[in-house]
Amino acid sequence: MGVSKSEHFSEKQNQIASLAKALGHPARVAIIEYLLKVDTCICGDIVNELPLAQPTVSQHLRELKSAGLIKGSIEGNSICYCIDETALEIFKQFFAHVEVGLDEKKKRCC
Amino acid sequence: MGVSKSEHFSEKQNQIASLAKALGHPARVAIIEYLLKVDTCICGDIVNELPLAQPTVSQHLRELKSAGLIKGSIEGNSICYCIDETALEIFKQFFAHVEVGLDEKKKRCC
DNA sequence: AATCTTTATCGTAATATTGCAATATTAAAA
DNA sequence: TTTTAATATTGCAATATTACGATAAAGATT
Repeated sequence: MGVSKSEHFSEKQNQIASLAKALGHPARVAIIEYLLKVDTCICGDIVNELPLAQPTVSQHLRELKSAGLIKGSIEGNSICYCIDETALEIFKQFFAHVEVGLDEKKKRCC
Repeated sequence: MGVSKSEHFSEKQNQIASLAKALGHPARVAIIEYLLKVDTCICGDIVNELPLAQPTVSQHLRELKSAGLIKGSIEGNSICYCIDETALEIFKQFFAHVEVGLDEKKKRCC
């Protein structure tokens, strides 16, 4: 059906999935990496950095923003995009939790 | 067009995106978490754990496998699925790299 | 005010994803 | 060998995603 049955899963699972999905496109990974690279948060030239048309980039930015991975504030004429660390914290916690699970598992089987 | 222009991005970016995309569905997050929870790797009852029909689960398992997040080996009649740690390692490295970038950035601006 | 710059939105085409019923496959069990 | 159990594949409908041209919106510049 193309519609995921999110109501059947836990809030945490939906949260992780939503964050991962937002990161699940090379352009959006590139945006995150660019935001890390640039010196300041006033980053008005993301479009020029990517091999995609401006509306497409705008769409990717919106997705990253609505997932909570970045935040943008209006800075006069242009927009200041920044990485939102809370989302990264959630990701980090998930992987830490996975790590613990794996370690415990190693004691028992494979 | 619905087709992502992966050829315009770096191999690393595509790799991260592909892994993230595979994790970008609550059912697949649930599968990973279940694989962590169960005692052994002989896990023939993933279907019963999820609120989805068997073909759908099979499809999600295939996606996780083709992305490299899990691996499955035939164990007689059923299949032994396990988390593939190499993929998690790649993820971990990416987030470590993001972390470093954020720290360096904090010294300069926001 | 007219224009430029930057970003967002709309509309639309191409393609991908999600989900499941039906069916196939394959190995174990009877 | 027939049956059962576990998993995969096929086919298809509904929906989502990706991409971009055209256009809008809003602040800056002239």
